[in-house]
Formats: sequence, structure tokens, C-alpha cells
Amino acid sequence: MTVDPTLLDDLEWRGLIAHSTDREALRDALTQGSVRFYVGFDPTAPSLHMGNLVQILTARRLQQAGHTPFALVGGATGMIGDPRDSGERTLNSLDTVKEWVGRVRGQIEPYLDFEGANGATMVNNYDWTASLSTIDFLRDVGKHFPVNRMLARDVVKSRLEAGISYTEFSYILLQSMDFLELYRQYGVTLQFGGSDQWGNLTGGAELIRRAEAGKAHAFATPLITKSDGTKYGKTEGGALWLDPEMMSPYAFHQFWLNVEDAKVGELLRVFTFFSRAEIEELEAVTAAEPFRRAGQKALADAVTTLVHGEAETEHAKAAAAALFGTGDLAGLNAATLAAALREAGTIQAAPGTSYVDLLVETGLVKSKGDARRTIAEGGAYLNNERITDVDLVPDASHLVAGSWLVLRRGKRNFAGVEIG
RNA sequence: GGCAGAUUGCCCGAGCGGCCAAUGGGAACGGACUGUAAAUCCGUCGGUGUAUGCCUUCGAAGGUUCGAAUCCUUCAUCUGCCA
Repeated sequence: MTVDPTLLDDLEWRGLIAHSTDREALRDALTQGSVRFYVGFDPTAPSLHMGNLVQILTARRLQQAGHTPFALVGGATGMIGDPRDSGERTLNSLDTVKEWVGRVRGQIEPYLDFEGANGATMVNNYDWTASLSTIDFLRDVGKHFPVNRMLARDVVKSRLEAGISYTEFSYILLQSMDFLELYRQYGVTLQFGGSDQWGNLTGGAELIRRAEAGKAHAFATPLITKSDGTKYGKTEGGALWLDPEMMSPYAFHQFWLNVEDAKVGELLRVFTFFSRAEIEELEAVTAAEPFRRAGQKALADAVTTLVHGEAETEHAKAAAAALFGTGDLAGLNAATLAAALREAGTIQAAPGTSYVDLLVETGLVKSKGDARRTIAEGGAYLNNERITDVDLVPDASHLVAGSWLVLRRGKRNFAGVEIG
């Protein structure tokens, strides 16, 4: 298997390597032959999100460069929970974790190639953890972990005041053991993950060194944040889910389209497979003519296509064009408008339902009080016209494209209502 | 096992018997400006069609009181000290 010797340079250029073990040793390993590597995903929710996508796409980059992926779903680690600053997690039931394992697995598979010389392998750490005895675990794994070093980790330090259970404190042993297990079973010598995983990554590499006198590598991808340093995905619906049931392809596409100028280049490098030349061109165009948002459009189209496919991307684009285009909804043909609204989200309602109730029913606002407040603030629209009358009851004269009402809250939150 | 302290709205954090739906900050949301950006400024930020109203909220359940987030009891969780 020949490998692409420029891989590491490309990863570095894309900003995908926030930390790594000995960089030169890593470079040597990645240029000498196909490296078996792994990246893990814990089933902590019914769907993966934007943060996980960074790992998935990075795995794909490595595979395309000739390396061999092992994608791990954390059936075991998901039962325990990685410690986080916000406090102790609530344990999920075995049934819940099992269900999420299945979903997460299905979300990873489309991005990797399971055929060929460097075909990917799916593993579940539940397989080698479930039957492990406590005594064996403590003797074989625990012995290699100095508690003083574990206490010095940032996450643990931050939790010492508020409290941390032994369960979460031990998480690093499980993840480290995974690396050791994959090293023994498959010869896996590289693990990567998000930068918040750095301690777990090096923990595994060190365990391999201590237990097997083996040489293993690790690197961490950066945390993707907004330019003010806060996390992405905290707007409106919460996280940026990959599951189309949890976040529509339209909403997903809209998210990328609305990314701030200052972040377009970084996101293009991390989330797309455009070449360096293509990305630099897009950055130049965005800098010169920011109002055209060429970078955002390319980003939104590329990522949505990766995650949801070409057809969904076209639907999302068409919907956006219809809703944001000229603003003249009456000028659209019925099929176009109906299709656009279905992307944005629609409900059915009976004739004579008040505008306030419609806002609530579409979910654009969370209560009638919120709806009235929004109208008072001038943030409520019907068919792209601002509504000022709190008591408005839409009638037949408001219908567009036959039986539709187009509700909007704020600048860009649309919902369709089909009257009938 | 004993003693002490903590638990407030999305988050942080005041309040310590009535003036508390509960100060303040952040987040979020709406408006203005723009490009369906960023920054900035202004406004909103428990529910209820409009009532000096009513309902739900200050870890949970009871209780004291004309009246409790504020006092008492029990329970849960967390923290510290002592065994």
C-alpha cells in the first residue's frame, strides 16, 4: 500500500493538528507505510454532531492517503462517561447506550471505505471490556496509571472542587485500554481525537509503551469555536446534529451559509475536501467581496453534500432561494413555494386560526406571550410583510400558492402553514 | 458513622418572613446598521388577551405563619472537617 507523503503537511495546513506526540516520529510513521489508526465515538446522544464530523472527516483524509481506519464506537466507554467541566454525568441505561451505538455506527459508515487493502474496520469496545474482571483490570491496566498524574489533568483538577465520581475519574483507563487492545489485536499505532481528548490519547500511547514497550502515536484536532471563543451550535436548536431527523438538511445548510466571514477559511479547511488552491481562492474572493459570500456558499454546499447528499443540498438551496430571493412570495409558483416551505418546516392548520396561535404551533415562538412580544418588537412577518396587529386572523386573502401562509420570525426563521 | 455548609430561572450568581416572578452578569431572542456576516447601539428575556388578577417556579415532600425562595421537619445530592 503506497501512502501519500504529503498527508501530514496537508493536515497541518488545515489546522487539524492541535497537539501531537513526537511530530517527527509521527511524520516518519505516516510516510513509511499504511498506518493502522483509530478514532473513537462515544454514544452520548442519539446522533453525532459537528464536533464529531471533524474526526470523521479526518479519518477519511487519512484513509484517502492510504492509511487504515478502525472506527470505534464506545459501547463500554459510553456506559461510563468522559469527565467534563460542567459536572457529573447522568448514567444512561444499557438499552439506551445500545440503541445509540447502533445509530452512531450507521452515521460513521458512509464516510469510510470498507473495501480494499486499507478498508476500514468497525469495532466496539464493549466487546473486550464487558467480560473483563475487576481484578484483571486493576492488575493489567490500573497498575500503569499513577494517580498523582491523573489528578494533575485539567478536567480532573477542575472537578476536584465540585466533585468527581470514581467512575468518571477512571474513564481514561478504559480509553487507554482500548488503544492497547487495538494495538495488540490489530497493530493499531495511531489514535486521534478532539483536543479535549488529549489526555486520553496520550494515556493510551503511554500504556502501550509501559505494557508492551510499543511505540504509538497520537494527535488531537482543535476545538472548533466561533471567533469570540465560544462553542458553535449553541444557537436556536442547540447542537449541530448530523441526523436529518434531528436537524433538517435545510437548517444544516443554513448554518454553514451564515458562518461569519472571519471563520470561513478555517471551516473550509477543516470540513471540506477542497484543495489548498481552491480554498485560498475562495478566501481571496471572500475577502475582496464579502457581500457575495462565496466562501460561505461553497462551504454550505460542500458540507451539506458530504453529510446529506447532493439531492438534499439542492433542495436546501432551492428553498433558500425561494424564501430569501426576491422577497416576493406571490411571484413564486405553487410547487416551488410548497417545496421550499417543506424544507423549512410546515404545519397544517384550520381556517380562522389566529396569527399568534400559528406562530406558537409552528414552533417559531415558544408561547403566546412570546408571540405577542415578537409582534410588538417588530420581528413577526406574514408572507414577508411585518405584522403589527396582535389580533390578526389570516383569511383567504393572505393565502399564497393556493393554501399556504408563510410565517417568519426575525430575519431568517421561516415556517409554512397549510390551511385546510 | 458524627459535625458543619451548600442546592435559586438556559448558565453563573444575589436574595435570607411581606415591597420577590425573584437584583446583576453572560447566553439567547427581536430591532437598527449590513451581506440571511462580524462588531456596535437599542429593546426583550416564567405562563395566561390583559386582569391593582390568576397559575407555575427558588433540590423533593410535609409543616409553622394572615403571608415563605427566605423559619421548622424528613428525604436526596454535593462540599468540607472529624472518626
